[in-house]
Amino acid sequence: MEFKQARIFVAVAEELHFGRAAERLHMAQPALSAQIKHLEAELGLKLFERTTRRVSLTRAGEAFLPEAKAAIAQAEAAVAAARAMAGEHDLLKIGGVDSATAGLLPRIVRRFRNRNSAVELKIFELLSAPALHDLANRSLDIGFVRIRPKQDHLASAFVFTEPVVAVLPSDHALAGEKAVAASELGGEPLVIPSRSHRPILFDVIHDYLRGHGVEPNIRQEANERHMIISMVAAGLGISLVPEWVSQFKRDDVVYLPLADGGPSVDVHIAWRQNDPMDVVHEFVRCVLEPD
Amino acid sequence: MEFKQARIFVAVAEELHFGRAAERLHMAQPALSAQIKHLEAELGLKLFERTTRRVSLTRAGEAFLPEAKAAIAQAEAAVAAARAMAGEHDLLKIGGVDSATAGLLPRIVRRFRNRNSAVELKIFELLSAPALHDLANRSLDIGFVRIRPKQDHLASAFVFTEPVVAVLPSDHALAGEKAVAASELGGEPLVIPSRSHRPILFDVIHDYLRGHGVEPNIRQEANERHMIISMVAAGLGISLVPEWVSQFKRDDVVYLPLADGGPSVDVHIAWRQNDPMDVVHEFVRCVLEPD
DNA sequence: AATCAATTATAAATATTATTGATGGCCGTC
DNA sequence: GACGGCCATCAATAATATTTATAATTGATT
Repeated sequence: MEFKQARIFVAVAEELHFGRAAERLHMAQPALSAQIKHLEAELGLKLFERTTRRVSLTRAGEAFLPEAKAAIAQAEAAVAAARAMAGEHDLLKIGGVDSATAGLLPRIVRRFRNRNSAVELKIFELLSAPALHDLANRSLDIGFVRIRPKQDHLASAFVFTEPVVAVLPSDHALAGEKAVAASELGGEPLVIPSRSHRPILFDVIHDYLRGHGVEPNIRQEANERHMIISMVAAGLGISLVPEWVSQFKRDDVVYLPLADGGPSVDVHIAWRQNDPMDVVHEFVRCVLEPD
Repeated sequence: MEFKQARIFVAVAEELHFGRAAERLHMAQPALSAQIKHLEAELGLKLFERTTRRVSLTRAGEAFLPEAKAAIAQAEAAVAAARAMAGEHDLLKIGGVDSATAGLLPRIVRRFRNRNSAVELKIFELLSAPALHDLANRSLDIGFVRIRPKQDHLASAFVFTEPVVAVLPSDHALAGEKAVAASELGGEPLVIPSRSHRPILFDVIHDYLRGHGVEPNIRQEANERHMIISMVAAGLGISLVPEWVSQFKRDDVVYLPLADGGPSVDVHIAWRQNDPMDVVHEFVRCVLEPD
């Protein structure tokens, strides 16, 4: 018997339903059926009496259930014992762009902690490229990035997209509007990060403005979010930022949506495809599951 | 953690030697190394301190060892509980040609029982073709056959070969010789099984005689071994039989080796390639191991 | 030091096993 | 007796494990 089969058996025994057990284990139902079948074949007996309408434990299955649970518990105790002796505990290193770390993560972290309290999380704020580099290095276990990794040992999945919004000084002529259009920004001096620092955002802003016939007029490059906002507040110019930045409310700036189908930037989660740490995959599921 | 990995870990921990542990588990050493590596990666710690000269447990490994053993024991207890409740016990159905069942098996069975006392063995005497058929049917778990199966879900391995010897009435002119040659058998009346009953032996005898320029002179067909021997004893003719038959000593017949490179017949063991019953594979190993 | 024998690690190829998505067919209910 | 839910089966694919051959390392020995 393999540990995996024991877990599958227990799930089915508790749900008395192959489909729900499969869902609980995040696997497809035929895979689960096959494993139960293998287990029964190895034991040389039936564990479940099943029709398409009813699943019930056989007497052998009933005898097996508590023992199988004990085996699982003992296996987990073994893992815990080794970790305790090594003074190790699960540590998940998470990093990525500010949209994710500042905007999304607090909610996700709360959800994850509820299910998995023994795991320590460390969060780093990183740009996409270094985040992917650190993932490959194993300096990071989970990365939130704007660009999907091309390395084939890194897996990734789309998480969310968010619109880009304009930031203006409160005393700007357009500050009272509900929204602004690219055409209205013509000639406005811009305060944005350098291309080398935020290639995706930089390109997205350029493409958007040029696509609407406006030549970007970059007054000032600034890489730090707060520096950009401060500069806008000081009247050096306006900026275009991902929507989450508008969490930072200040009296002296306003955030306005872009009226004419402004651009969006995406966030993807990336991790090492076959990371042996189970918590990595659990965290990924936690992020991807619908709300 | 998988139980397979736990078993591998325990073997290495007890042997403190990857190569010997691999041998004990009947697997290749790199496979074992890889599994230990995976386990360590999943735990996020080293279980063994190892150089090419010395293997020792880390402190984590020491803590892990008794717990891992307990997990394995608990898993086995679970299996036992299910089997006990189902009133099932391992039953190995073994069948095959008489050379194997009468000649080889007694020794093998003794060896197997020593290691695996809880398994009941049932032994059937069958010809090769029905044995293979029953294997496919699951009416049989292990088959000893003269012809290797072609079905690709049946695995097989060579077990032994034995020479064919001549059986003559004690009062035959050649009965005093140390050995007989094909040429001396020219014209002798033969008592042998029909081709349909023992195709391999039949063909081997024909090929041997014709290969030495002797045309077989079949006096009588008889399928049962004892019938053949009795007929030879009664002076109806001579016969050619696999050597093991000479176990049946009688005053009125003599067994003589064939002088001129007489033919041999082989025995192979066959089983279902991926039989889920562990004891099947253990039995096979028991048969194939040297000695 | 340099060599040697023993032993684990690595690599590439292969074999095995698990998983998935699509679908069939059974069972109980309406 | 048709219907809907649900497990089994199938074929294709993906993932994983295993093997053989070989490299690289270690510690003892010359």
